[in-house]
Amino acid sequence: MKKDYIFDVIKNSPNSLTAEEIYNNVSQNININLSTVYRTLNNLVDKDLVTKIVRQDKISYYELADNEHKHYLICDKCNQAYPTDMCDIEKIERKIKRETGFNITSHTLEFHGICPECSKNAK
Amino acid sequence: MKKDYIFDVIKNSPNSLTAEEIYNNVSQNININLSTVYRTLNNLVDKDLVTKIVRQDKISYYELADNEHKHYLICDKCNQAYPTDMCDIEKIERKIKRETGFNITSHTLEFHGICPECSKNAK
DNA sequence: TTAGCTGCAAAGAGTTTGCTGGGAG
DNA sequence: CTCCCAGCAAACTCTTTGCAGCTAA
Repeated sequence: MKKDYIFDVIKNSPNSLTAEEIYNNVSQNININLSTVYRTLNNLVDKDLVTKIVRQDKISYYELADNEHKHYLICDKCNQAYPTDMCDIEKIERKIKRETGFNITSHTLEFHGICPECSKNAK
Repeated sequence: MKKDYIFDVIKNSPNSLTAEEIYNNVSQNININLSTVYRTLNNLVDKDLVTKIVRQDKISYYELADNEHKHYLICDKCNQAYPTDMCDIEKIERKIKRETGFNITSHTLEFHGICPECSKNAK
């Protein structure tokens, strides 16, 4: 089943990937159509096996839905995304829940800036 | 100039608005084209008068670029966005800067869940 | 056989762009 | 007279959908 190929690519990637990146990657091994990739991806997201995140560039990024909560530092120059696990937002979530009654189920956090590499090159 | 109408709508809105909402709003007073709205919006963003945020629904939301840093609680049922100012992320930013050298210039944070209203109705 | 996968092409949504005419200074 | 602004239609990108054929249990 082609789903396995797609899931494998996601599983083996340290970063979140776009549908196109996944498509390119899977295409190296088998014939596949972009629609199939999207359809499968939505399927995996529905089953909570994969998480989809829409970034400021309006593109969907997919990553393994493990419980390790990650966020990304995105360089506005080279567009590389560096994962970080420094996320104390659970605290903020609890506070919001307590003070507003809003029942939070998820959050997305995205940092933008310039990575060390790029700021070095700029000099 | 039509730019003023658009800027006024944004200025007078407590929430962030989509291009379409702005278009509808401005249309009540003058004739205007959607492209003009988009063009003007991009213009205002370039001049740092307006901030553009892409949410998980892949739609761009525009708001006044004041320094009051706001984030939104977005209800997955009614899709209403409630602003919150409980954002201690500056702390996290400093920590990241210190530990990784990544020079953060901005961030976006989006909470998803069910608002009190909707959880009440669900019962 | 039945149900679920696929490919292909077309549609869709939000946004941008090229070209042109029009208005302000 | 210039130049920027605005309207219109077409283009663009990413993603979804309808349909038909295929595959596997």
